[in-house]
Amino acid sequence: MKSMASTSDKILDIAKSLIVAGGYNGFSYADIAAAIGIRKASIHHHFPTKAELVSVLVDRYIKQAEAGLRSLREQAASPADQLQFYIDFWNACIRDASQPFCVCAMLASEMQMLPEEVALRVRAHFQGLAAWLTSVLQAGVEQGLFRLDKRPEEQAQMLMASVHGAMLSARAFGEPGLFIAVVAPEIARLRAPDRYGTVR
Amino acid sequence: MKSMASTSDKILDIAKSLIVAGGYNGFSYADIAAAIGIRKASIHHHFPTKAELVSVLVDRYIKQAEAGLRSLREQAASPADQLQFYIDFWNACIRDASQPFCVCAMLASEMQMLPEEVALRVRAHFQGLAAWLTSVLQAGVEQGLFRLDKRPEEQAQMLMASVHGAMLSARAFGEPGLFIAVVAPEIARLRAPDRYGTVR
DNA sequence: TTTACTCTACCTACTAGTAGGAAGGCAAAA
DNA sequence: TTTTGCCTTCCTACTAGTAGGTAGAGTAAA
Repeated sequence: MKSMASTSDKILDIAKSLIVAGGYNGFSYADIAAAIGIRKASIHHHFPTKAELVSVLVDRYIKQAEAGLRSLREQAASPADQLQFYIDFWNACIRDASQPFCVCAMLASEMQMLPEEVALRVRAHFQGLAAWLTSVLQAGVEQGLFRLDKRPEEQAQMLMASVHGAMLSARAFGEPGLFIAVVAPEIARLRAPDRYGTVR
Repeated sequence: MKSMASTSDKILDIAKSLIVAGGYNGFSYADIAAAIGIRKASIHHHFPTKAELVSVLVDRYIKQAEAGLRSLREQAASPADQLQFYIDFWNACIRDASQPFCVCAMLASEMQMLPEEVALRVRAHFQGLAAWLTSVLQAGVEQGLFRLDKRPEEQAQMLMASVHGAMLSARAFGEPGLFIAVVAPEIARLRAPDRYGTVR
């Protein structure tokens, strides 16, 4: 009982890794077909058009991300730990090359020429991620864990930019370690010193 | 006496804007030909292959960037002003949509599937930019203008990631103002308070 | 007369997408 | 129980159009 994954899931999995590698125009139905050993036409049966395939793909990605972030929050970890788990997750993805870039970040760079239905979903993911980061920062401030220079929404945007920029640098330099080297100090800076002046 | 630009310059100009919009796989010789009113084959006369075209394009981009950054330094502006001019430049490019993204940042996201000759040049630009930022930060520290949490090289990497991430966010949200909203506080944070505790 | 440039015309390989059929599972009707 | 028909899935074979790239001829200036 090995691969229980349905064909359409396999298609989405391969498409995801191809998009992460080369973006929307960086893959074709033929690539996917070859990778999972079926014919092009079979893919069109599951996903009539490329725009629809990628739309479903992004929808799934958003759902997975939302579920992951929600479970992070529900595990009652402190806001500081939530942030740490978040960047540890990406650090692991980049280090083992399992997913060395965010699908939506990749697609966002091509925003201008994306089918509208895809562009809308990519933007939605950015909004969702910004909202999650904002709420985590806000909670951290209320618990006295963080001290922010700016309002939580702005600080969240700054943090998100750091994360995406760090992914890009890691890729551009071919140094996976750059991701954490850039992001970790950015997060450390948010931590408020406690009353004894020590660092948690 | 209007367009003195040579055909090959026109080709590179159009190709640049097409790459900024959609990346390496987001444009074709046909697109360029249509845009400047010549035939595809004429482009092949100037640039035999696509990889060569983009290589020359990136070489030119790097030269322009180097010249710009060098002149910034030679205008004897303070390190703080140099940084400010740098982000003001990008802010203007993004706001007037004349160049809403860095060519090399765009290509870096597709690093994994770029022709090697192009990938090498993109990486070189990242190294050059990191080196320039490092030297500016270093000079700022020596002049007592900046106070850094980390070593200049690391701080430069963090700053570069912020800039690229901010470009991506501005594009993803369709809000050009996001760029400066993210980058400005990041730079303000570097400034050291002077002996009177005021902000320069 | 060479050189630089652009053209028409063409090539092969690949693009997303379509048409129509074969194979098998499933369920209701005979 | 068998038959009928539907549904899903995948297939072969195809379309029109686009990709990067080539061959060779025309043209104009040095």
